[in-house]
Amino acid sequence: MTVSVKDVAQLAGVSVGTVSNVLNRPERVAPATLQRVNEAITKLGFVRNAAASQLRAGLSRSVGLVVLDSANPFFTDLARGAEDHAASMGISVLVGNSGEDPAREATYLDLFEEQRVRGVMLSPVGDITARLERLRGRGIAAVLVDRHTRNTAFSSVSVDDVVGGQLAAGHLASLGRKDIAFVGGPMHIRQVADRLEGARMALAEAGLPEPRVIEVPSMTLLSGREVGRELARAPESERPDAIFAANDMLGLGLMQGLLMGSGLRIPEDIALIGYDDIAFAESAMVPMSSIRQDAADLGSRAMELLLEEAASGDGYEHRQVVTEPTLVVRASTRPA
Amino acid sequence: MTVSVKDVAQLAGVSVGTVSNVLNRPERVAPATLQRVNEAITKLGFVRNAAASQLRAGLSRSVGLVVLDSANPFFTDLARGAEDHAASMGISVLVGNSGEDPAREATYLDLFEEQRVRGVMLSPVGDITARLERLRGRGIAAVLVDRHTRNTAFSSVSVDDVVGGQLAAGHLASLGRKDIAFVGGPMHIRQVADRLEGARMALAEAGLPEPRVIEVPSMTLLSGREVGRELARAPESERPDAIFAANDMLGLGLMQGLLMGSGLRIPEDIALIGYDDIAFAESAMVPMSSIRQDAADLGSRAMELLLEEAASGDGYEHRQVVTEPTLVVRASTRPA
DNA sequence: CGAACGAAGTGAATCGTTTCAATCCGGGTG
DNA sequence: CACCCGGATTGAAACGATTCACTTCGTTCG
Repeated sequence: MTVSVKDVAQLAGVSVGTVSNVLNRPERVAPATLQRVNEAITKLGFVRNAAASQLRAGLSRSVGLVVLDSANPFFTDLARGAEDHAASMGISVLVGNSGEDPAREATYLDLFEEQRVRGVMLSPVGDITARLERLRGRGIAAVLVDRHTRNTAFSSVSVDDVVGGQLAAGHLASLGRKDIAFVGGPMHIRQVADRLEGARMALAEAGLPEPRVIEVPSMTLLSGREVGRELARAPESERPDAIFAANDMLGLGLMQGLLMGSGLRIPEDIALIGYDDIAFAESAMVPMSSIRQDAADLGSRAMELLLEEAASGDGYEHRQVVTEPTLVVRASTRPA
Repeated sequence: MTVSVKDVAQLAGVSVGTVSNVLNRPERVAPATLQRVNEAITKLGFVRNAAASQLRAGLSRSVGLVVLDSANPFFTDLARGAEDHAASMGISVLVGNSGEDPAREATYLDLFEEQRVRGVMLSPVGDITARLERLRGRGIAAVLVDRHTRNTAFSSVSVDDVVGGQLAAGHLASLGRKDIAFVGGPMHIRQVADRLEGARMALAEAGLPEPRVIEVPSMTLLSGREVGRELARAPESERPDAIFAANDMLGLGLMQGLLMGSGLRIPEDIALIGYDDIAFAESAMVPMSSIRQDAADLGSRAMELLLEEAASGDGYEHRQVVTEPTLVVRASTRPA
């Protein structure tokens, strides 16, 4: 029923060892033989059995990836970057979605362990240091994503949110705006706090006063719209002349609230910049400036670290890569 | 280095066959033995080697899924539905993203074939009937997604766009609107044509005239905004009193164009309904009604068909499942 | 001319699990 | 007391590719 190397060998009149060589190290096979074997392969429709191959080889040609939320474009881009890099090395990626649920995360790690993947890449939900140590004991490398770890026991990649905050606030300052508001929250989220800290640093450097901070319970369109409406109603003297929204959803909501039914103009009356650079930022009523985190690049670099660690032996020196986000200027902060 | 069933057997003082039974049919093992083996397993940290297991079993415990665009929420939801259903059967899903590229699609199918997956589920890019026939010859089932096939050689699941069009237009008619416009395009896209056809049917049934059709080159925010602006500028007598947008992006653009700088109100002056029910529809300036395709359900049912076909033998009778979308009413079509 | 060499190819052993025919054993039956 | 039954367990074969020590054979070189 199924076609194996043995059948191919028989038809081509060579040994199974030679067929294996054709499959894995064709350069060591004489051209004539190579052709004969390849013909037999296509004629029989032979397809290598990955299970048998992996069993003997001891390791698979795949790595695992667990993301927090597969509906979030950030993670789909990240996965794409990781897959592309892996594919270029002939490695395939098994993607699992934890949905922020530690149980599902654990299930996927179990699966990956059974598969004897080369390594796992994940944005952890709970504290899984112990679990990862165990994997490492099995020779499975692990790289953390998007969570800054002071823990140097693991390699990690993340984006520097302080720099992102500096870029955003610095840009507003460079437009000559003096009264800058930061909208975001809740403050205990590290990313939000870091972005605010970056903003503070940039303003201090520009000799401007502290930003006013408008804290919101969640960073959604709705929260933003509410804050936007309030600001639009406030007398001009009390309105900031620029706003830094801690993410794009919030920023888009702010834009709606500011523009709806008021005569305000963006950026003439108020400049506005968001964070994340989601697809909708570009197609907003006024195309919105933002801070872009190159998720695909992040994924690609994480995969690079992972494969590097997997390829090297025990004494691998773990690395923490922190990438810098970039400023994307659009109409919402472009001087007329 | 690695722990195998043999080690477990030794520590527990049983044979390897018994360990295998503990792993796969625990009910056939005496309770005392069961416990002893399980203790040995945890003590040694044994994890089954999937490659060896699959090799012997002949088939893997996974299925493949190739989606057209992993950035599209429709497909991430679809994948989630498929994964959930598969997980409940102890099957894992390998997800590949073709990005509408036939070459990448082929690469993933190769990979799945090597993995000896139980089946593949895919929204095909090119014509891959031949390829799928070959897979079937290998005992790998295939189910098509989201492309209506008259081809009864394969099972498929899809959403009935004609019904969706009827729902949308029928809803507008039920509000008492008389002059209804359909905005969408290009018309050669089957989904668009079907939605329009459904709309025509619903209006005819309600005794209303044909919808006016405004064709757009692409269904983007921008196209919508442009059309919306034109409509807002037109004299009231020439404006439709309701619009059916062939997808939500277009609908959101229309909303922006209609509201910006005009005194128009939605739904009082113009009712508006979209299609797809993307997340942004709910948080638009005026929450927008839409037609929801339950992608997760679609994925789940496709997986059901797939596993069913994979489990049954050759003479499987293929089924074409067409699901019906549902109407989601929000403020943009809600009578004040 | 014979030894040494290297390229090409061979084939048995191996990876870890599952399967299945065979064995074991305690207890019920005639 | 011999026999049988069936649940529990055993252990060797099998899955298919890869590896590696070994053979073959045509060349080259002293």
